[in-house]
Amino acid sequence: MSLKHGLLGLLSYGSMTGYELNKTFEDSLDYFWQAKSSQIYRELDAMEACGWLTSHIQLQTDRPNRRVYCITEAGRGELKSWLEGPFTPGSVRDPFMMRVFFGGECPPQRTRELLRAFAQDHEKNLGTQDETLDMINAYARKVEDPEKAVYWNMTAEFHRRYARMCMQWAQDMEKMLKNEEDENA
Amino acid sequence: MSLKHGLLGLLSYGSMTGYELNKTFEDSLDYFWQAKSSQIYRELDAMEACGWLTSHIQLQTDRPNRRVYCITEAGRGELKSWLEGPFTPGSVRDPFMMRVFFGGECPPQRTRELLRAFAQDHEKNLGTQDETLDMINAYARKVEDPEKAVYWNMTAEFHRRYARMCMQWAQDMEKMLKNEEDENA
DNA sequence: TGGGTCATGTAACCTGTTACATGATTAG
DNA sequence: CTAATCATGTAACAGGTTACATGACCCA
Repeated sequence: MSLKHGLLGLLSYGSMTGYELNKTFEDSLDYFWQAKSSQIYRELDAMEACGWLTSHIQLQTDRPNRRVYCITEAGRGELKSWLEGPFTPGSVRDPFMMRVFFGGECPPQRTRELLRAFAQDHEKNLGTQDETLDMINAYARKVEDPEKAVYWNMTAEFHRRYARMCMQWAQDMEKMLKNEEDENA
Repeated sequence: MSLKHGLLGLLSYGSMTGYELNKTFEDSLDYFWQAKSSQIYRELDAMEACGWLTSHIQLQTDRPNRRVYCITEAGRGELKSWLEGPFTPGSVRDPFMMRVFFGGECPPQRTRELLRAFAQDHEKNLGTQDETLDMINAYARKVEDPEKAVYWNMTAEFHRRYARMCMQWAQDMEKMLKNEEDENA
């Protein structure tokens, strides 16, 4: 149910359209939860049926009409009870690791290439760190309570450390594979 | 399609029943890909229909009959082309991070509790590291090519570093929140 | 005698992905 | 002129979760 709660969380900052929710999601939650707009619209429907949201159409002449979603008291209650619920452990789910696991089934060079691509991908992620911080500051100016940014920064810091760890691991594993190959040669 | 390829990979080590695949999965791939037995059986059906596997029933008297799955040449081909395909970046997907992100919506103490639970969970994961290595060695003795264990250890090393990083991050974030609270008091 | 392991699944449901459809405005 | 942005979705499919059903054997 995390997508629903993510949307509730964003709507707790202010009313938005599905389109805006999608964009805000991409700018923030996307780092640890991905959602397509098609699914967002479907979930919004379901949430409105639950009574967590209400929506009204805003007529526009120059642009398409907007359907603006607004969180209800029931929605805020649901968000709160989800936030205050017990900790449940998460897990990594990454097909890349599966490919490494079965590395013995293809030439070692191929795995080394894969590791390099993985390291580069995370290096790129590290490179966008400044933009992320700018984004957080920009959003912090928009909401009434700038203290929220503390928590946003915590997740950004996690993302940074994750990328660092991945890079380091991939580099170390590549070196190790290279040494193995050289010894066998 | 990762589950299918994970099963193909395990079957490339030797023929197995759905039950055995499920257990082997739990012992190995589960660290970065989770699967329920009900889904495994469904995927096996689909894979047999594709021609990647064949199966035959082994009659038993004292225990339930076993349906043993065996990878075909087409299955090996599919595994190989998946392994040699282009790198595709993965992503983190963890509802816990979403709860941290929305930490501003509940008392800071609650987030600190959550962080502590997260740290403890990963500390526990680190504690099972020795068992994991024993498991890898046990499996390495079973398969014909002990070189495969190199790759299994690489994924285990990733898991170890991930757990370390998570623990450290959670501890640092908790301290930071505590300092903030003390300053405001 | 009660719980764990062996062994196979089905059915219903929920969640996520891909592809498609429409159409105006605006900035480069 | 063309690509991006604004704005809303539907339909079909793929993948994952939860609950249920059955039944024997073995160990404490």
